[in-house]
Amino acid sequence: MSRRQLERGTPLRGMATDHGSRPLPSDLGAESVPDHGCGVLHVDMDAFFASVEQLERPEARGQPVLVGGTGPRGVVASANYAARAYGIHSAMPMSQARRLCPRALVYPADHERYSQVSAAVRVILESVTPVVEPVSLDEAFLDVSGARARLGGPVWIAEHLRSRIRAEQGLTCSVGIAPNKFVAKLAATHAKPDGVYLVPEAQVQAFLHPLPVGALWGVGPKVEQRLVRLGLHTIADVAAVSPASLRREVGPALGDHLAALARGRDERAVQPASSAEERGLSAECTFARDVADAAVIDRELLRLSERLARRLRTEGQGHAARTVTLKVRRADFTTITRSRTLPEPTDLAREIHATARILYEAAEVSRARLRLVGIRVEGLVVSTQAHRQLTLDATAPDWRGVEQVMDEASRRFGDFALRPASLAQPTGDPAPSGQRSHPGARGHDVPERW
DNA sequence: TCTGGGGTCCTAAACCTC
DNA sequence: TCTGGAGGTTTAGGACCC
Repeated sequence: MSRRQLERGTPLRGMATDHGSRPLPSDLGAESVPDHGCGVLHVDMDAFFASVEQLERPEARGQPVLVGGTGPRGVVASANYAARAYGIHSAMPMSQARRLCPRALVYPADHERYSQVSAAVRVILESVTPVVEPVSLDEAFLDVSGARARLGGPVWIAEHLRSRIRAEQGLTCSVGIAPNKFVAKLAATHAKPDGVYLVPEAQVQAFLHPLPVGALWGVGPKVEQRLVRLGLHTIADVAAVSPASLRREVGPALGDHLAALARGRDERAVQPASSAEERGLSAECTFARDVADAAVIDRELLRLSERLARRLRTEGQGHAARTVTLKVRRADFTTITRSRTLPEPTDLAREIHATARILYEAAEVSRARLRLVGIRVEGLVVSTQAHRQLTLDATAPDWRGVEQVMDEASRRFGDFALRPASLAQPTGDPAPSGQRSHPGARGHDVPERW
C-alpha cells in the first residue's frame, strides 16, 4: 500500500497516541498539553480545491464534487469526501470518475482562486511562527519549537490554527504533529479529515513500524515492488535490514534516505519559503487527440515558449534560463526528452522556441503521433546577472523590447492580449485539453512573423 | 481502461579537461 | 605520443511528489 493509498482513506493500522486522532477541545489551556519533543506541524487542507468550490457554489453543498480536467483526457485533481465514498481519488481519469459517480458535480480547476485562499491561510500560519514552509497550495510545514514558550503546546497551536482557518476561510484542515517532517506528514494523513494527530518522540518507531513500505517518502510503485520482492513489506522490515543492503538494492542516495526514515530519523529542517530557490520552470500540454501535424506541434511549442518566457520575466525578480528541455510523449505513452544548453541565458520566447524546434527536429518524431509536448527551462540566473552578447547590428530587432510590451499588454488586458501572428490565426487544430480560453484575447502582429 | 501539469531529485552514460 | 584515472558538466531518462 502506497502513501497515496493511505491518503485515499485506507485506515492506518497501528498504535494509539496519547491524544488519539480526534480533535482536542480548542479551549485546552496552553499549559495543559505537554509537547512530547514535537516541534514540527504538518498542516494539510482537506480536499482543498473541491472545498473551495463548494464554499463558493451553493448548489455544490452536500454533493459529490470533483475538480480537474473536463476534457476527454482530464484527470481528477481533487475530490471531496462525498465523492471519495464512490471510490474516486485524485489522479483518476475523469471519465472513470464520472462513471463511478454520474451525479458528481465537475468543475475546472481555478488555480488563481486557490492561490488566493492559500495565501490567506498562509497569513494565519505565519501569525504563529515565521518558520513556515509551503509544500504546495494545500499543505505546509511549521516549526513551532520557538513558539511553544509563547503560545503553549503544539496541540494547542494546531487547534488554534484550525479554528482560525475554519472561522476566517470556512475550510477544514488536518494537522500532524511530530518531532520531524516525515513523521508529521504521516501523522496528518492519520488525522484526516478535520483532525489532529500527535506522535510523541518516544512513540515514533511504534507508530512507523506497522506501516507498509509504500508509506516511506521516496517509495513509489517501482521501488515498492523491489522492496516487496526482497520480502520487505513494512517499515519495520526496512528498519531491520542494514543500510548497506538498502544502498545496494535502490542506490546509495535512496538507500541511506530510506534507512534513516525507517528508523524515524529525518534531519531536514523546515525551510521558510524565502530560502527555497526555484530550479526551473516547465509548461506542457496534452492534446485532446493525438497530433502528427508538425505545424500544429510547432504552434504549440511557440505557445509554451511564450508562457515560459513571460513567467521568467515577470515572476519574482526576473530570471533567464540556460538550458531548454523538450519533452514529447508519443501516442503509446512512451516519453522522450532532449535538452540543449545555450551559450548564454535567455528569457525570450523567440529563443526558447527556436531551441525547442531544433530539439524537436533532432528527436526525429516529426512523423509520430504525439499526445503531449512540453518545454522545461532550467539553470536559472537572475536576469540582471545574465551575461548578454552585445550586437553591433543597430538594425537588429529589439526582441526583448517587443516581448516586454507583450508582458505589459497581458498585464493590462489579459493573457495573450498581444501575441505572435502565428498564434493569432484560427487553426482548427485539436484544442489542448485543460487550456483555458481567453475571451478578451485578440491577435495582433509583431514586427516580424515568428 | 486510461493515465494532467508542474515540479524536484537521482542515476548513469558520454564527454571534456587536467 | 599514448593511456588511464579523477572529477566536472551535459544529456537523457526514471521515479516520485502534490
